[in-house]
Amino acid sequence: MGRLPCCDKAGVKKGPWTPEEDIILVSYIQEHGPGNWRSVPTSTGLLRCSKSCRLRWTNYLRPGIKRGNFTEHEEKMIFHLQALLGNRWAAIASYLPERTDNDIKNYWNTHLKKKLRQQQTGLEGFYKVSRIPQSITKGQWERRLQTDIHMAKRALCEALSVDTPSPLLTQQDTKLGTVSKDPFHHASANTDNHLAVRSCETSSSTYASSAENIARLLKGWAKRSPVNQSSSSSPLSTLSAQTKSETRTTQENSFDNRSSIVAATGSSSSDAGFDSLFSFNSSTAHMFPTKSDSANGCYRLQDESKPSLETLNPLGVPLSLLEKWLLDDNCGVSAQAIDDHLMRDLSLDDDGDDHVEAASLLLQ
DNA sequence: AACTTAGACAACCGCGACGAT
DNA sequence: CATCGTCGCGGTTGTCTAAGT
Repeated sequence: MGRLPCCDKAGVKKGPWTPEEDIILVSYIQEHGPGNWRSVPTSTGLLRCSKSCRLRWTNYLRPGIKRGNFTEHEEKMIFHLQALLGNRWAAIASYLPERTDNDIKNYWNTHLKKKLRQQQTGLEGFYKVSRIPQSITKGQWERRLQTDIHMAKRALCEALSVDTPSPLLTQQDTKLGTVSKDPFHHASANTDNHLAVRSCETSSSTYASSAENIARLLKGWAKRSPVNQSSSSSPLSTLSAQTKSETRTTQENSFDNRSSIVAATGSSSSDAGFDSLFSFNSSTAHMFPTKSDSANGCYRLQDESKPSLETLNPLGVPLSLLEKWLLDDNCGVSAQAIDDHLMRDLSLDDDGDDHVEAASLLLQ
């Protein structure tokens, strides 16, 4: 007997999300926090399954998401982390807090994989030598792995040094450095508020619905927004307000694009409710109730989908340490400690040789 | 101008992990 | 310990847009 679908197939909407749906979802999550996705469709009236809601939030609407072209720094991080971790996109994304695993996965599949393949075609001779034979014993494999890790690490340091740019990154840097042909990406490169931009820029597309609809929804939302009341009933809103002055700079970068949607919809930018709707930022975004805390109204500074940067990542190495290791030209950062973590992690990985193989690519 | 193709990205699907009971 | 429900992840597909013919 198969598992029951997460939602009824009939009556569930699929395909691109509309701005109205986005707004409904965002306002609901602002009020209740992310989680308990099962109840989201029923509570909001959205004709979407819970998975779709969660995906939309984590990949698109969640505050702090950086969109637009990947920087060279990010590209290098992805290259090297993929070499070390394999296709564990969520793990890789934990090192790039502003990018979603979906984004990274897509970027890898459309850009970086191509680059890697180009490099591989020129490295067949190298592979004939470096490929680990099937008959190799486990002890030999582990020693080989350890050696490869050391070599890869050295290669990473060399590749990441400012003076010696990674050969993997040089060939198409020009292309990647150019602005996307998609006009959406021009605008979204400096904004976290995809919704607002998209609403404005795709006015002629089927994605964006009428400005009147959005304005109506926004006004309706603003009226029932708890922020409009003298004291907010939403702990999140309270926290958001408390941190507002401290995080104004970030907010300006992240959510002042709401003016775009306001301009498009004709809604007043002074709406407190509207302001609250977009009062998320990279700092307040972390303030959501956990499953256990929400009942008590307690919120902690921990993003629901992104672990704290200083908590242990999938390699078991603090991000700051690993990033320093990855990016420090001097390669002098606790190499042995990281080695231990890496060995522990990679030795448990079935396809570790593939990762090391990819990492070995960096040697050239 | 119409059609085709390729690239980019959003969204879906299936499966496994994990916690609750 | 077994079962069930929910969530998260990774692979894949679908859709949209721009470029090319």
